[in-house]
Amino acid sequence: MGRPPSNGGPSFRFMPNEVSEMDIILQEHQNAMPAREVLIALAEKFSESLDRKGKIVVQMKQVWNWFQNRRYAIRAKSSKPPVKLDVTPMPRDDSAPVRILPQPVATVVPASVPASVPPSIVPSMGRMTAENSYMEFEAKSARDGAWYDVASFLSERYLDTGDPEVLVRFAGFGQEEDEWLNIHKHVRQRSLPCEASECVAVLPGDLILCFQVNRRTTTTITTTKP
DNA sequence: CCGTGTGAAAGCTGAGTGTC
DNA sequence: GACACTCAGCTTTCACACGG
Repeated sequence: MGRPPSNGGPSFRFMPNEVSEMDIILQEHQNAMPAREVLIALAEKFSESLDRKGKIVVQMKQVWNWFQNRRYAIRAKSSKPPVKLDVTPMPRDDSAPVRILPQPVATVVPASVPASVPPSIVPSMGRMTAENSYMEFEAKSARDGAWYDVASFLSERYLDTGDPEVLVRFAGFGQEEDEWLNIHKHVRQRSLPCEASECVAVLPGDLILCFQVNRRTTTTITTTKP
């Protein structure tokens, strides 16, 4: 929670969708401060949203503050490179016998991808599948066993065992952190968090990840595979 | 053993300020 | 106006104590 206004008013916080929208704008501006008109438009738009209309008026100054803080945070973060856990470096599989397929980077399409990975993998963050739905991926780093968002798939190769691998660029990391990863085991479609209001969209057969709050209030979501 | 309540510490994030 | 902090309050996390 941010610092509340000194006038004693209720504390203010941007909604997740507002944050993501401003994030996108910030990226479009190459991390530069958007024009004043853009800030005003955003403030007006946020003020007119269903969640805020009639309750909270978002000031242009507040939007401006957000951009200022975000830009500073990003810069501060990038000044000291992101540290992936590297306590016990796993042996990298670079030495594994492989045969590199001469595939152009822009059209990397692993021939035998698991069901978790859509048929078309292109080296950009957002990928449109055949159904024109927006796909994002995450990959499990061999170095620390953690899942990270995938920024792009740079290349593809096949081990002698026939297992397909892709060269992954992790989101927020640079070339030095790229890893060759087994598509079947270490790449999956990114899990998307759901709002409570989106529960009605869950259908029988959908794969979901849930947790049990406690013994009494058990989440009773059934997943029956078709 | 398990559930619950409490408090401290850390983290997050909006706002304020000084400098250029 | 942009930058580089700093401030301040809320949220989250964790440890611990207590009672059933």
